[in-house]
This record gives sequence, structure tokens and C-alpha cells, in this order.
Amino acid sequence: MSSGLIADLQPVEAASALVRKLGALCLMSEEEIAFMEGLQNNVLEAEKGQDFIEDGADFRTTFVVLNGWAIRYCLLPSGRRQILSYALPGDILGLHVNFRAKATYSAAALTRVRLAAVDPRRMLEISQKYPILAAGLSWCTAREFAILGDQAVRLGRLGAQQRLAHLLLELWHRLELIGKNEGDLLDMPMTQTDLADTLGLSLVHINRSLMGLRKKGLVTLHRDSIRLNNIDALSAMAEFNPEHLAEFSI
Amino acid sequence: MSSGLIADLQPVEAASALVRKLGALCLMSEEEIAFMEGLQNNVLEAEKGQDFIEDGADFRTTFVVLNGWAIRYCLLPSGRRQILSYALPGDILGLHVNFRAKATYSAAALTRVRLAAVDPRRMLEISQKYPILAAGLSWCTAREFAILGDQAVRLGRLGAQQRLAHLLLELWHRLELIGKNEGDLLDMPMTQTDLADTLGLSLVHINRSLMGLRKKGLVTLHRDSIRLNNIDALSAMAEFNPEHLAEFSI
DNA sequence: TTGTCAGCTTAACATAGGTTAAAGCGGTGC
DNA sequence: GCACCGCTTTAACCTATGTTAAGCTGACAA
Repeated sequence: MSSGLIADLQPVEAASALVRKLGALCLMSEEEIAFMEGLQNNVLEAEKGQDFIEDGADFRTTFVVLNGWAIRYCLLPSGRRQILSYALPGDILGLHVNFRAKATYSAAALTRVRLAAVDPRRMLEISQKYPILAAGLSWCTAREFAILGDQAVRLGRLGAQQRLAHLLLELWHRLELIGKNEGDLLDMPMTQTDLADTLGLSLVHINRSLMGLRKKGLVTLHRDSIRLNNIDALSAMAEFNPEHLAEFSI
Repeated sequence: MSSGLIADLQPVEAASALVRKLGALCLMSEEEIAFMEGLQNNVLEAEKGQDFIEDGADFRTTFVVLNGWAIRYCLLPSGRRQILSYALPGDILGLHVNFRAKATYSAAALTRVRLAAVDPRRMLEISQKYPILAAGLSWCTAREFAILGDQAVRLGRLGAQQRLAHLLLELWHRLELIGKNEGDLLDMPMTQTDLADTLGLSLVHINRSLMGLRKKGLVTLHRDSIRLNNIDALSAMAEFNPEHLAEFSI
């Protein structure tokens, strides 16, 4: 089928999403890259909707998201759910699980997702042997904090349309960093129920707010994606601060 | 409130709430204890209300709270404030600041507070040289995540009285671990305006909710403290999960 | 083709919480 | 002792969001 010319070969993803992400942040040696890739050999797959971390259960594995989306969430005794954050390709779940006995949140696959399972002791090993990688992981941690902080700001101090716009902008910027956006078109694998549980609103009000943004011409809705028609206007109305997700500078 | 510059802080003598906290979690060698104590030599003092970390500013110092309370918060362009978390004695602010150029939140003294300023490179040094300490710090990080996650749950999925009760229980449990509670009496250095900005409510509604909890006999209000009359009943009504703050087990 | 099902949309009505305003209350400085 | 000031408390009224309920739509399978 192939003509045998090198030029005909399909470019293969040269590196895992995590290595590409870290590579965008700091200059890694061949050895460091090899080590990080080696960490991700134990690959698991979770079906859409499947839980792979459970709040309160023993939790001694670190997961790296290879592709697909996952959510971190808490379930309350009353049955209400709060989604804490979205995990995108290259994100790490349970980076600081180390010796903590129990998970403090659950995680589930939002789409079919491929995960690398890593022994957290190997993550500690990184800190001891590879200072550059350690700095990169530390940056990932700081970023996770900033993302969760922004989530608290949305929930505490923004109105419904603002919350929606703010979340869409966060996801758009994060996908931008890992090169998974097509212009201003944003992938939307989550349902409106998921959005409601993320933004502390009811399903009905999520729909109202989405229609409100559409009526203002700020977004265009598609089946599994959403177009951000005016990122500047959205950022202004949502009081969004992209600095919190800003790229690395040494 | 003030200029927020580190240079404004008053230098005073050293102490070590953090070593006591870590000591409760893991067995440290003399050398490790000495190292941790040595980190906390550069002591500063912040007046009540004084900012010492500013969102967006260059941020290359890690702070250890020696005594007093601080808050982490974000200010929105509209002027609204969201308090993200309370920092108590032994807590670390900016543990993962490392090479991240800018702070993604502000921090201010809620009471007069004594802080140890640490070069974040020395925190990285810990990971390389002292595995036990590194595990302890990793535990601190995981705990901060759990606390911030609980804050998101409060804001997203609890009613006003539940949010209040949930926050009071969190603080009570955290103070319990560092031995700063007197029975069920909880220190309350924050104003009702602070509570409002923590819980995503208005000042008036915070007061209504507080009165509601009092009317139910769940709390007794004092000038600068609050008595939790029935921790079990409070935990049940707030759907509070103390496991998220549980103590260490190796 | 048709039935089913998950997810989306809309409407009518209910309520938790916001806003504004004003009074009370306990320190602190003069 | 008085005046001020930050903080708390309460009341009256308003609005954003929740709830319930009912169609709607498109995908998929029999």
C-alpha cells in the first residue's frame, strides 16, 4: 500500500502528552525523557463513565492521563455530586498520593480514557534523581492548585453565565497548551448535567445560561463542541484571568 | 490593605510549629529536625490585615506560618473577593512556588502573624536529601488539595447553614491536630464579612445562617470564638467527611 | 420503520439568598 | 464622658436560581 518512501510515512506522536507538556516548560535531557516515557509503560483503559479512583478507598497509584478526559469529583451522602476538576491528556492524578492512605476524591472517565499507572515511589525517585523533572512536576502541582482555586472563585463569586464562560475559557486555554484546539472550537465531551455538577447549578439553569450566552452571540453550540466566538468579550464578562494558567518561564 | 511588600514585614525570633506538625506524622531524625528548624530562621511578622503575597506579583518565597492565622484569597476586577483557604500555624504557603513566576492568589494576615520566609530552592533540596521530610511535605500538599476540594464542595453543593457548619468543622479538626482547641470551643478571628467571602454568601445571609445554627442549639456564639455544641449533629447536617483531614498513617 | 433512550429545551412556579437600609453594641481615642 | 468606628443584627423587599413537569431531538437497535 505504501510506496516505501520516508516522505509517505505518517508522523507518529513522538512523545507522550506529559513529556510534550513538560518539554514545553523545561529543557529535559535524553535520559530524563527516557525515564518519563518509561514511567508510562503500564497502560490501562477506562470506559466512558467508569470510576478508577474512589473517595475513601486505599489509593497508592499515580495516574497519568494519556488521552481522553477524566473528572475528579466528590459524592455527598445526600447524593449530590460536585465535580472538582477536569483531567486532560498530560495531566497527573494523585501526584501526591505517596503515603496518604485514602483518596479524598473519586475520579471517573468522561470519555474512554487511556491511563498510565505509576507507582508513586517512582515519582519520589524523580525528586531525588532528576531536579529538572522535579521542577516540572512541582510546576504541575502549582498549576493544579491554581485551577482548583479558580474553580472555587467561580463557585463562590460568579453568576451563572460568568461561571460557564469562565470554565469554557479555562478548558480552552488548557487545551491550547497541549495543542488540542482547532481555533476557537472547544471540544465538549461533558453533558449539561456534568456542567451543572461542575458549576454548582441545576441542569435547567445550565441550559438557560448556555442559551443566554448563545443569544449574546458569545458562543455557538454544536453537538460535541462549542465555538467561542469572542474570547476577549468572554474573558471580560467572566472576569477570567489567563495568568493563572500562564505558561512556564524560568 | 497595605503595600504588601515583604520588606514591610518586621523581623523577629524563630520557632517551629511545622516541625511539631510533621513530627506528629512521621519519625524524623535529629538531622532532619535540625534542617527543618534551620529553614525557619528568617522570621517576619505581618500586622492584622497586611498582605504578604499578591496575586500576579513575582513570587519566589515559601512561607511557613509560625503563629496566627492567614488567608489565601483572590480579588476579582468587579471588586468581589473569594477567600480560598485559611492558613493556620504549621501550614505552608507557596510550597510549590519553585520556578513559577507569578502568584496565582493573594495572602493576608487575618490576625497578627509570624512567618518564616524560605527560599523555595531549599524546599527542593529537601526532596533530594531527606526522603522522610519529602514524604511529610508531600502529605502537606495532598492535605491542602483535600482542603481546597472540600471548599469547592461547600461552595458548589451545600446550602448556607451547611456551608457554615462544614467550614467550622474543618477548622475545628485542623486546629485539633495542632493542639489549639479548647474542647469544643473554636477560635474565630475572622469577621462575618470574611465568612461571607469564604462561603460565597452575603454578609447578611451569613448572619441569618449563624442565627439559624444558634436557634437549633448547634452552636453558641461568643465574642471571638464559637462553641460547637454537638459535633456529631453538625457533621451530619453539613455532610462533613472528616476522613478528608484524617491523620497520617504510613 | 418504529420504539426506546439519553440528553436537550422550555415553561410555570417556588424559594434561597441578595440588596438596601437602619438600628444596636462594644471598643478606643480624645 | 462622649463621639466615633468597625462590626453585628434585623427587617422589608427583590432576583437569581431551583424544582417540577413536559415536550423535543437524534442516535441506535430490533
